[in-house]
Amino acid sequence: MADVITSREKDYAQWYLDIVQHAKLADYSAVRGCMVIRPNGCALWENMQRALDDMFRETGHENAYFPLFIPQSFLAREAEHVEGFAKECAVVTHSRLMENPSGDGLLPDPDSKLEENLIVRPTSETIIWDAYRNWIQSWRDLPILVNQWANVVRWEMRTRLFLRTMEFLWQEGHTAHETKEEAIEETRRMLEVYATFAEEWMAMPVIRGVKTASERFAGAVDTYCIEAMMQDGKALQAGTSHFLGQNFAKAFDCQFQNRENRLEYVWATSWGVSTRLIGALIMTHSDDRGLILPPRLAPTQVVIVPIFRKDEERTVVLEAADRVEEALRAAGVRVKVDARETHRPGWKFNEYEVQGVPVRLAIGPRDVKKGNVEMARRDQPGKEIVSQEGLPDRIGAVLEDIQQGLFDRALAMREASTRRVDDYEAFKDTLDRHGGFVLAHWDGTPETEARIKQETKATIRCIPMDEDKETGKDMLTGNPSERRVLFARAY
RNA sequence: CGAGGCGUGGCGCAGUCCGGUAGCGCAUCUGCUUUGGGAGCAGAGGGUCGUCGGUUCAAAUCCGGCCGCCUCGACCA
Repeated sequence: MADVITSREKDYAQWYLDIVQHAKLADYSAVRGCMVIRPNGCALWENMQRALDDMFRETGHENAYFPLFIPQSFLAREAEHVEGFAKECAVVTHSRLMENPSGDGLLPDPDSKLEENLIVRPTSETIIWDAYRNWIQSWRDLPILVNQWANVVRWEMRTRLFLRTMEFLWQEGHTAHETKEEAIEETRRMLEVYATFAEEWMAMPVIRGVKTASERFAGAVDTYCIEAMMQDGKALQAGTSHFLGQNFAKAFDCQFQNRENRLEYVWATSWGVSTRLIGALIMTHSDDRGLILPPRLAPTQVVIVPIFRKDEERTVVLEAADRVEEALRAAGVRVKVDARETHRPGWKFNEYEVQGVPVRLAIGPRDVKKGNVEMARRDQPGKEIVSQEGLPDRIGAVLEDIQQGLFDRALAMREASTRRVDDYEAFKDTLDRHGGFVLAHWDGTPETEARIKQETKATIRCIPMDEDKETGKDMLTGNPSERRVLFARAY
């Protein structure tokens, strides 16, 4: 037994980090807070990207690309936006290095000081709206439905692999609309795209909701979000979609002539998900043995491990393995044969379990003789002997079953950890004893929200959209409330 | 930024209290035997102990400065 993954029970945070490293998803780098995304992690992200990108196209969006650098002055244009992001910007001040006259190393050349500092984008609203001003004259130029895949930098004080890194990969959609209603509709549409992706691809159930004012994106009128529950009962914001009103259009003087022949500011949305989703995926499904990936996103869905000793066995076993691989590939399964002779079967079994491959097939001389394979599912203990006959159909069904099973398990876990509480003492007790989600009444004021946060570390994750209205009394102040909101301690 | 911890072959660690010139496990390399759950045996290579300075005949070990990283917290996706 070589590397051991810390159990969730013993230390959940360490377990998470162990999974990331043992599954070879990412590594620390020479730069504090920045990670190396390794091939396994990259392949996973690429599968997420592909699925999302297809969904964006289906909803009428196009990809574009805007600069990494933003003139410092741009950030200052939208007051709330500055306040939200100014504290975490990487600033470029010089364009050249020179040898340090005092001897060792390099220094920024003072002569190369920039006229205006550039910041590395923490998000791209400003640079994009500066461009949109030139694209939009008339209502006929609208809507603009653009997405970009990019990296962004936020100088975080504290980082965690995938969940919060100083540089991260994401997509950011930026749309421009003629009317408020259309922009709100777009905001909600994209939230639904995210929710669909989370649930159908990641097998991760989410709560759709609206953020309170204090949790809103800097510069937004409304922030919609999807919130997921991790296995430790903490909430993770998995995606956000913002209705920006006319805030950025006003800041960047982006007006159009409307159908009534009057000048009007453009209505905007922006929405994004990031590599944080990989962290969400890990903390939703994986177990103490390693990563568990939902089949729809797994870079490798089925791995075939051939088993043999003698040369003549190798020939027939590899031949059978290749044949099975071929049949599965023809059926659209992402499959590979691991025929390396540098590692033994037992080693490979463990390796693929740690890396979360959904299905493992083993083929040895016994199986060849009987026309069988040995099948093991990552989501369940044990293994099963199945016939090579009709295997592609069987595997297809198993992959779907795993996908559904992971979702069902996560949903059941979330429901078991979601409680309705009406009394503040019970609220605190519930959080301390169980964690999880708590649906409770809130009087709608930032003061109450802040006090609860300070006293319990729980925040209002969102005002759920699916939750029925139900009048009640704020558990802290006793003031009237129209509906329950979702509280949790969060990542 | 606050608290805690850590820096010793590629990785994980012991050695530090009681200074005497570096050790263990995994990994790597070679050979033989193995291969249906992380192989066994034999042999081999690889580090001057984060960094700078001090004390000493002698420093991984004692003293001081600096740097870096991790975890937890405040802030955030």
